[in-house]
Amino acid sequence: MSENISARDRILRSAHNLFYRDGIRATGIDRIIATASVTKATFYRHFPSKNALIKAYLDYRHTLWIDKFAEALERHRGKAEFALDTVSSALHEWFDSANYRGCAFINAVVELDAALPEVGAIAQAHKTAMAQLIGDLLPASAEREALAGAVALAIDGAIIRAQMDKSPENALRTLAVILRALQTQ
Amino acid sequence: MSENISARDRILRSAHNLFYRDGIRATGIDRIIATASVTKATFYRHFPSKNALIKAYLDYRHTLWIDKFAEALERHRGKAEFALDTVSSALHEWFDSANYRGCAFINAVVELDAALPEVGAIAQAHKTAMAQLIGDLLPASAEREALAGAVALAIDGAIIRAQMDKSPENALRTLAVILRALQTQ
DNA sequence: GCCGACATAGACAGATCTGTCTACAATCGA
DNA sequence: TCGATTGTAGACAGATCTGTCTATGTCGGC
Repeated sequence: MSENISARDRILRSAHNLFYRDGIRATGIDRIIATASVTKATFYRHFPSKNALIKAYLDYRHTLWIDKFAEALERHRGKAEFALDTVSSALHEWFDSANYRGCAFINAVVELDAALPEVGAIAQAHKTAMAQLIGDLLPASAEREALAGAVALAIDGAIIRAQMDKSPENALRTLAVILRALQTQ
Repeated sequence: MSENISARDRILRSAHNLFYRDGIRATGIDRIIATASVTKATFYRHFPSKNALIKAYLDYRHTLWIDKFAEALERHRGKAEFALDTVSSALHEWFDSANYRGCAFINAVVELDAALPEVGAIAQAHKTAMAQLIGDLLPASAEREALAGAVALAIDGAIIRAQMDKSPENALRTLAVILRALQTQ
């Protein structure tokens, strides 16, 4: 079934799995090409360097994640008392997923920041897109943007907490406290 | 003046500076010993492995950070309308410091998680100590612990935001929104 | 039928990493 | 004074990393 996927896509998917699971610096090109069943020459035909692959990985991850998050928000929309409970439900699915290892963009900034500065801008764009999706849940008002930003910041805190705890309960419960306060103040 | 500092301390301080600034994986033993003006044999006399040095670095960083944060909280205490504004003031100092690169413990978890599992427990202990300091600012009540936990989670979000933005303003302004909401709900 | 694009297979260079080892010097408490 | 500790200086092993290279095979479109 996965036979007629192009070499480039196999490389990108392997890189995604390994970079996200084990970290970018911890993952060598050799492991990626072995996982993708591709040789080194083929790899370097499609990507001029590991850094180029890292950027392609982040682009790929961005659309993947935003699409999934938007879909989950849509699915839970309007079911709860508070609009922001939708956010908790969507995050719950993610935090509970088998290979959860935090936010790929936060992780990339932490790992590469100094060595590959472009990562910072990519991560900021990702977080802006996330905040945009949250803003869409909220009623139009003068404070909508500020509120969406606050929710986004709290989400980042919850992402980190779930990553450190290796269990999402505490992160989600604590996030809920913040979301309630933001919405009922 | 820094002449009669023991070799072990020079190693630890160099490791602290380099690990925090450039990242743990990005920093080799060779660079550390060069910075510490120490030879490899001396290094391995004091630390059996790089992993041992990493743990010593985190211990060192923990006391350093907690002491500084507690001192800053104490210094700003009672000056503001809301107790939690003290937190913002203390964080402001940190975020503004020249070499700010986020939280060493979050960064260590992101970088090493899979490779060095002990780091997770060390980071959790650090965050527990931080939440404890915040709880001390709050009036005793049934919700004190939950509130302190929520503040701590929001702080982690602000830490990440300040790290990604390379400027603390947005992170602090957004954190303030959350803290006000938590305190006036 | 042939050319160019894409693939395999794997050796190789050159850098860098952790950790070990030998040989020698300085210091200091018993 | 002697012996343990701590230090310097640097070669070395062995692994791993990114990236290049040669030589060969396959296959679709012109």
